[in-house]
Amino acid sequence: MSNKNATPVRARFAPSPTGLTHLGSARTALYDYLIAKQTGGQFVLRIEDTDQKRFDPKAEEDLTNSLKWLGLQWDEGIEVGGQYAPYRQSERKEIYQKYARQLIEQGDAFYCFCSAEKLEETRQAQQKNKENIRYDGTCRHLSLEEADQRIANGEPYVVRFKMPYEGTTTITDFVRGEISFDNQYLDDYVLVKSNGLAVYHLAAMVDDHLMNITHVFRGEEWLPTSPLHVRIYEALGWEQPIWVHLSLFLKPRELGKGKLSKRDTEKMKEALGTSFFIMDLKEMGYIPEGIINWVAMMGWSYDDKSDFFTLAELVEKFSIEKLNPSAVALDFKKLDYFNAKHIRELSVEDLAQRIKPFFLKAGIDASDEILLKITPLIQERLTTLNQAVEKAKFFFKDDIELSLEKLQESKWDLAATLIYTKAAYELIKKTDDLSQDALNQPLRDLAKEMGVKPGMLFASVRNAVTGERQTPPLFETMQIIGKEKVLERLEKAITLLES
RNA sequence: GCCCCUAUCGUCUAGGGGACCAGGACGUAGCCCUUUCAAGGCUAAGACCGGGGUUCGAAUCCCCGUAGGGGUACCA
Repeated sequence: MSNKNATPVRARFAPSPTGLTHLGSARTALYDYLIAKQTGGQFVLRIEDTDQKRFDPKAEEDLTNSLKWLGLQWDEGIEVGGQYAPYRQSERKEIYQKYARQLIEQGDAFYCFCSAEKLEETRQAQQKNKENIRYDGTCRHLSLEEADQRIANGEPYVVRFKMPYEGTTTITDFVRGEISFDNQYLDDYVLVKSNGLAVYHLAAMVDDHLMNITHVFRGEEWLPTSPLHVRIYEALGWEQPIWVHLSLFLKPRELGKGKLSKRDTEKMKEALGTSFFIMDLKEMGYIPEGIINWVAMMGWSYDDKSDFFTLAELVEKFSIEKLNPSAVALDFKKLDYFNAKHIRELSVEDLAQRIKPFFLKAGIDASDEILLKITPLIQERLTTLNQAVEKAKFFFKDDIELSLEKLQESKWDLAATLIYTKAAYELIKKTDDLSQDALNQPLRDLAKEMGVKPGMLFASVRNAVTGERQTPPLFETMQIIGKEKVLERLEKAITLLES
C-alpha cells in the first residue's frame, strides 16, 4: 500500500483540547494519516494544551474516541507513546523554556516587562494615529544582565520574539506558493507567557522540529502568523517542514453565506438535523466510511471522474498536489449520499452488527439471527444506520398497532379494503410457501379474477401485515415474519375492518 | 483601519493559453424499471465575479476593482 519511492512522511495532528472534535479536525487528521500511510511514515498525535484557561477536560477523550472510530489510528502520541514522548505540551514546559533562553541569548528574543495596561495604551494610541499596531519596543534593548536582575527581583515578564522592523519574510506554502510579508506589519509576538508556559508559536515549532515532523498540515488561519514561524525556524537554525495550509470550512448554504460560526454549529442540529461534531454524527447513524469519503473530497480531488473511495483507496490516491486553496461550504446532502453508498458496500454481516446498537437503544432486543435476515432487505434503503429501526421495527413487534387509517389507502374505501384483504388472506392461508416464486403469480391471477389492479392486493396485505406504507419487498418480508404471524395480522385487520 | 488568502453550475470540483459552444459528482426536474419505498438506467436545466491588459488565441498569465474568508491576543 505504501509508496516505496517516496521518503517517509512524518505528519502530526496537534489539536488543542478546547472542545469537541469536529469535521475540520477530522479532515486535517485524515490528510495527516493518508500522507503518512502512503509513504510508510508516521502519523503523530500531539496535544497542544498550553492554554489552561480554555482547557476542556472532556475534549481529549472525545478526540481519541473520534479518531479511533474514524479509523485514523495514530502511530505515535498520547496513549501509544513513542520515542519523542511526552506528546502533551503541558509536560514539555522546560523544553520550550530552554529554547526561549537560547533565542534570548542569541538576540532573537527578549524579556519584556511591560504591563498589560501599558500595552493597551500604546495600542490605542497607534490606532488613533493610524500607525501599524505592534509592540513599541520598550524592552527590546534591555541588556540581558538588567533583564535577569529584574527577573531576580520578582518582576513579572514575558518573552517576545524580536521581529525585524524592515525587510520581508517569505513562507512557501505548498498549495499557494510563496507568500511574502513586510516585516513592518509583523509584531514582536509573545513566545512565553508570564506564567512560564510557551504559546503555540514557540511550542509547536520546537515540537515539530524535535519530533522530526516533515509536513505540517494546518488550517489557513495560520497563514498570517506563519512568517513568525519561519523566523523561529531560521533563528534556531532548523530546516523548515513543508507547510500545507488547508482551506477553511464555510457554513452550509442552507444556513446562509459565509463563515462557519459557533452559532451555526449549534443551529445545524435544529435547522438541518445534522452536526459538525464527529461523535454526534456517529450517533445519528453516519458511518466512518461515509464521513471520511466526504471530508476527503472537500478541498481535494483525484480526477474529473471518480470520487467514491474507501480509506485504503484514499491512502493510495491522496496527493498534496491536488489540494485546493479556496474555502468550502459544507454540503450535508453529499454526506448522505456518500454514507448511503458506503452502507450499500458493506457485507450483510458487517451491516447487521452496525445497526444492532440502534435497535438496542430503541428498546428492541434484536437477535443476530433475525438481524441477518432483515439486513439485506433494508440495506439499499438506508441513508443512515438509525433509519434501520424505523424501517424494520415491525419485524420485531409481536403485536403491531393497526388502525383504520393505516389500513385504508386513499384510493379506495374501507369496504373495498376489506374485500381485498379477505381475498388475499384466503389465498395465503392455502400455501406454506410465502416466497415470491410461489405467491406472486397467484396473487396477480387473483387480482385479475377480481378485476382489480394487483397493487391493490399488494397494498392491502402490506398495510395489514406491516402496519407501514413503505416496506421492503412484500414476499421477503412475509417470509421473515412467518406464515403464522402473517395470518394472525391479516385476521386482526379483517376484524377491524368488519367492525 | 491595516496585513494576508481565495474567486468555474445552488454545493463539491475538473481545467494549469488552443483538445472547452467548459467535463464529473451531489442536489433539483422529467422519463424508464417497479407491488410500496429505495436502488439502478436515461435525459434536462444549471457556472468561468466585473473591467482592463498580454497574446494570432485566455476559464487558464498580469493589473485594478468587487465579493467572500482569515489574521490583527500573555487563544490555538
